[in-house]
Amino acid sequence: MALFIGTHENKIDRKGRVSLPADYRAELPLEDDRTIYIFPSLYTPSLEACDRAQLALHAERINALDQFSQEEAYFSSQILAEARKISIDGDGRIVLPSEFLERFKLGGKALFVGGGPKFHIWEPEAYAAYRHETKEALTGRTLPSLTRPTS
Amino acid sequence: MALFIGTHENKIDRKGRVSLPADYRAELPLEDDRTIYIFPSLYTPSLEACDRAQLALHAERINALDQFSQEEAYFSSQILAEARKISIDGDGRIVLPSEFLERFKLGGKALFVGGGPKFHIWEPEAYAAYRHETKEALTGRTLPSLTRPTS
DNA sequence: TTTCAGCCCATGATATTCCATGAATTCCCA
DNA sequence: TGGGAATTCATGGAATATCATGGGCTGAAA
Repeated sequence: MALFIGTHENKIDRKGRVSLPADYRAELPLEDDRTIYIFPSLYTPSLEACDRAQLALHAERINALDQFSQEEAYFSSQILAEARKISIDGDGRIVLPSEFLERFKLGGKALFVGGGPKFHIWEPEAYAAYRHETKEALTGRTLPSLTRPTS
Repeated sequence: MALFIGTHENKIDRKGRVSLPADYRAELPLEDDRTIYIFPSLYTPSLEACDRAQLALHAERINALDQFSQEEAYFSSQILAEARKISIDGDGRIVLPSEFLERFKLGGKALFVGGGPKFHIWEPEAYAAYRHETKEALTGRTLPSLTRPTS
């Protein structure tokens, strides 16, 4: 399984290209033939990205919900319908769809933020604020599920 | 599973390189291809390090939380986003990222402190103080035995 | 025509690899 | 068991490779 970690701030050039961090590229499965999938994150103002297997997992989970339910329709339209297949060029760069650039105010720089099997793409300042917020929320807390075996 | 024990104080050279103690290297699985993962400890002013399997376990547990929940996002941003993949060079050294050096006031020396499946990297004096503190706090207390889940 | 995606190449900065050295430890054999 | 030989280990500096980034060229789509 891919394991995206760490953060990388890369420049978006005037053609809209950004280098996908080398670490991340190295995590992508070879059989994906240099493609990733991107969709707007549901709970943060950022883009979420993952490989094909992970997106398939999302699709599976959505399908496991009651067919024709409100919930199923919601997740389907918010994730699957919004997702885009993005190809990686020979130099390891991707082009972010303009609709996403505008929506998340992405301009000069893009911040790649690792999150295990997925990663997020943030406008750098927006992430700085968010990071601070989460740090406050976590201070002094322990999370049982982090220390206790899950099985 | 890797079992890191004991302490080692090694020198950080001007390029930020430190020898990973030989016994720690010996504990690392071969298939990891000479890499470890480092992130700021949540509960002490030090760095935490582990092998890929251990980090993947963290990622898994974070992902076992409700998808897209606040909690999942918090831990993801404080652990996975802060983590760095560190490669071990042919001479058994790692390079500590400058952001970590500054954050933990690491300069001349780094103290490696074994902690079972993980180890910590401390500024030596900071650890001396911490060690004293924990000794006081633990006086008279006992360690409960592990309660194994009946599965 | 104009726009844009895909491809190639160039470049400087940074990170990684390679080689050398001395100290400490372990090994080995008389 | 003692002492020298061989090996491991941490450390330093130099050489090399990788990476992010910029630009140009070409053909296909609009």
